Amino acid sequence: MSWRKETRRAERGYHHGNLKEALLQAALGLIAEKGPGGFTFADAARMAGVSPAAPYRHFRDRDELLSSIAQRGFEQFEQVLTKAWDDGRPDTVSAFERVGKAYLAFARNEPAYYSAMFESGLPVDLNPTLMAASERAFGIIRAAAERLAALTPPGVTRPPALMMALHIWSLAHGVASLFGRGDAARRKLPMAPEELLEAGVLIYLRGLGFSQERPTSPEKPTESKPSGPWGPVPK
Amino acid sequence: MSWRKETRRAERGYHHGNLKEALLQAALGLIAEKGPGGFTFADAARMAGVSPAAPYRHFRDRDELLSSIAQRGFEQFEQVLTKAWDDGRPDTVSAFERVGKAYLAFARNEPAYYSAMFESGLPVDLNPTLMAASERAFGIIRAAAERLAALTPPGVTRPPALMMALHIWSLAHGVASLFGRGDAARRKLPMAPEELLEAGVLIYLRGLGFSQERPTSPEKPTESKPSGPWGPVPK
DNA sequence: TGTACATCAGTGAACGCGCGTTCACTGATGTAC
DNA sequence: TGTACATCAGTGAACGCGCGTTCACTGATGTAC
Repeated sequence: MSWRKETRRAERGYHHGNLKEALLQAALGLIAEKGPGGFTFADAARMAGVSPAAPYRHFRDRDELLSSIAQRGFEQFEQVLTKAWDDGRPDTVSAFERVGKAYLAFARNEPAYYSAMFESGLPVDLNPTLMAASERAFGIIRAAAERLAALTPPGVTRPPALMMALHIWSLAHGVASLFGRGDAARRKLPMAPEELLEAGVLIYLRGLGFSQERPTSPEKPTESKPSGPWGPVPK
Repeated sequence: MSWRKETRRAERGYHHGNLKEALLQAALGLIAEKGPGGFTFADAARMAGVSPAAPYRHFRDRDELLSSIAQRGFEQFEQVLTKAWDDGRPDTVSAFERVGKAYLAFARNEPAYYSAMFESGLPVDLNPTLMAASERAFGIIRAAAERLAALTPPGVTRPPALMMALHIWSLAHGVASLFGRGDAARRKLPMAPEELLEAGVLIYLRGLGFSQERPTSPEKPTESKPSGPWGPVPK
């Protein structure tokens, strides 16, 4: 609740000054509270301390506001993933895992963005701008998968990078949806979602023939850990 | 659209005879069309050809109807998974994969149940009956994972079955949510969701140390396929 | 078998509510001269 | 620098709508005797 609360007319004067932004923030808060279906245009106006007609100066309708949020969400998502990937430093495998963690962190820290992006029922494929932003975000995962695929040890068939990317995305989305957020509907878990995802990704990569160790010097091969990628698990 | 359409008063007489069931079916249809948020009590009554007050004879309120649907969904889900698992016949690995396919098939064929169960925002953990049904369904996946874990080849650390079950569930849920249904928001995919999931599960199991072949006679070890678990992938 | 009565499962009218949206308006701000 | 005017970003009242829910009611069904 750090964003600007209802601002009173008296404190503010006739013009709001930054209403568009205030509406986006208000909607974000409402979506985080009640889900993408439970947010109303009128409510957003109310939270921004403005008459119910005012939002129409900035958004054609409720859907346009929702799309704006999803758009911005994809952009931030892309940034977060790009930063986590850090162009594969210090080594491809550990950078790849960092991307997975960043994925979950985003879903957890920005539930409103996340649900506007993936659970609002917005027809992403009918909105070219939104589609492009979504593709750019997925592009990071895909690029990471390409780099990983290129590292396939000799003698092992190289997996299609797109498939790898889709697997990782699906696993991350599944973990995030089922366990990753504070919502009422989420299930309890005997381990942190991050651990669950990390272990899953490690097992998956091993299944593709990648060694499990992250070399301190780039890509130096090492022995595989005898204990496996999962740590101690509370029963 | 095979379920009973609006039944007119004249054809039906004063008593409906099967209103509770008709309301559930109507709600199911509405949820499939517009998502769990977009279904209204009034609409369901209308589709059943009944006055808006009639549903109150059968459900305390809208939420109770929604819970009933989720409840029934979990029960059917459990049945479907149980049947697919078939107690691990003819061999554990292929039965396990069949469970994955059944998961996706359910999400695809029963989108209304699926979204009532996982995307409606119902507080599953606050409703003991619902929670129990949900646990029973997950129990099938978990039991299958137990059996699989028990098969770990000698020399390989045995993975925690619960973790395996959660991984598989997450992957299946992720694939189903992102690509598995006909909704507007779903993304296009260069391969069938079933193939995507199957390949993912196979890679995952290989990562745990399981051989990839399904023996025709139970559990007979074979050579691992040189081409890997993924087939030809359209680029 | 017939009748009286209780119970059940619907009706339909009404309510209060909040929503999305439109409208003529008005106060504040920016700009040309 | 001052003034006239255009434009912008709000107001607030009003609308029609569909929703959830309640209410006294009534037709149909089941049951005791």
